Amino acid sequence: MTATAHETGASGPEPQSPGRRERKKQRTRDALVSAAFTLFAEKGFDATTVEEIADAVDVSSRTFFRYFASKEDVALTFQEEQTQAVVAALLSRPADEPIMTALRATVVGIARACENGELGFDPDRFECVLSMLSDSPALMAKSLERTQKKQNLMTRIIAQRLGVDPATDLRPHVIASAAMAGFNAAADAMRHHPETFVSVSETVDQAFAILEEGLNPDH
Amino acid sequence: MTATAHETGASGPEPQSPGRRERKKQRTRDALVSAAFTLFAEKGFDATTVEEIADAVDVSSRTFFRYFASKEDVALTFQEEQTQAVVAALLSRPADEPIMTALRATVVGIARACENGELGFDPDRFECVLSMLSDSPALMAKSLERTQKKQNLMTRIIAQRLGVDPATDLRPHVIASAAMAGFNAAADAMRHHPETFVSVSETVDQAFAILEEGLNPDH
DNA sequence: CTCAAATTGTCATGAGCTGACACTTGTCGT
DNA sequence: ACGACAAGTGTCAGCTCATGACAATTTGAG
Repeated sequence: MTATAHETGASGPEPQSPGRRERKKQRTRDALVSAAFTLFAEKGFDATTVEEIADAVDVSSRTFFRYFASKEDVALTFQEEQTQAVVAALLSRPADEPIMTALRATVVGIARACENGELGFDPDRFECVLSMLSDSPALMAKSLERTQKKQNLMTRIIAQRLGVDPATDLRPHVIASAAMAGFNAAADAMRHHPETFVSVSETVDQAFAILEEGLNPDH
Repeated sequence: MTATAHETGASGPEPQSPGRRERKKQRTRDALVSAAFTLFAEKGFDATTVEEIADAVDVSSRTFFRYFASKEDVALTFQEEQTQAVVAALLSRPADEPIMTALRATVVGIARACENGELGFDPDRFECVLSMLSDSPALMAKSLERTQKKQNLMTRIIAQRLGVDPATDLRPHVIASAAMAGFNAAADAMRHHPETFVSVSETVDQAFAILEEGLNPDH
């Protein structure tokens, strides 16, 4: 237990080679994601089986499940990264900024980045996911579940920023929920009316504007 | 197609006998729900298999799936009825009332009714569902999926009430989303901090207050 | 009573997912 | 180098959920 030089996890501050093993693992993982999206685009999410994905990469389906907890997982990998990006962006906002302003800027900023493919997000895959969400309840369910977890994280961050305790103060819960609502409303509108609402970032920005101004009972 | 005397659903306004067949079906359904909740309370949601539920009522598991599309379904039956109640309550609000006021009154009213067991909601089962939601991701996922559908319905109703077209106006989407957010924030707070937030109706009411007043960027 | 429709049981099948165990391959200390 | 140990993988066996097909049963109607 002197050096523990391998560090299975991601922490490994090793500046040196991540090792051949790690690289191989990463390649397998990438190959699985890639093969999965090729098949998804071809035959749809439901019609694609885990075995097909695994076969395409020439690994056993058992191995697939060592990389991803479920078939849905492989389709939603980007959400994890996206969450990371949102958290990082939110934490980097000036501390004296009103919370809703910070949230709005953060979410709109990430949306814009996604649109431009500025982060590691392939717009094609993104679109593929959106269409799959529409006709695969199972995928939608998993996605919503992750969104929920994301919201819990946001609640904690917001509470810290406001300097209140989420155990006794309802505000961080409501604000996190509202922020999600802004995003969801936009996603919802775009899913059902793709002609009217075209730009993610713009739609989200509009949604936040309504949230901030239009919710007190003056119609 | 003259009389359609059987009416599989629940509507059956037939003053006469709905028929022994219908009654039997209803009894089987009720028995399944009842047995399911007994087992859920005993062993938890995940550890309970469909076969056990079916065996407890002495039907085949195949039959179970003719009544419920999934194991999750049987645990979430009440959501359907709850949605009906919310819709009915919302539609009965005065048309000139501000939309947020109407939503707030509706949701708080339903919550209060649930607490008092005024509708057909068994508080014990309700609590059972809440605890199961906390430790069964699959159930949570299905629940969230249903919530999403509920929100789509709310969007349409709100749009109609506001006299706008949801295809071109973002407001009904945002307002429906926000209303859900109010409810979710409350549920979230109660799940994580059951000591502080005790009453559903009160917590929801607080959440709406924050939504209405506290969202414009004045901290 | 008899027939037709609805309901259910039985059987078979497929997909998702997991545990156990053995085998291969990468990694590290000496 | 070499050998020990850990990590990754394949194989197999099995469980649970879910669905289609068909036969047997029950119910309702004439």
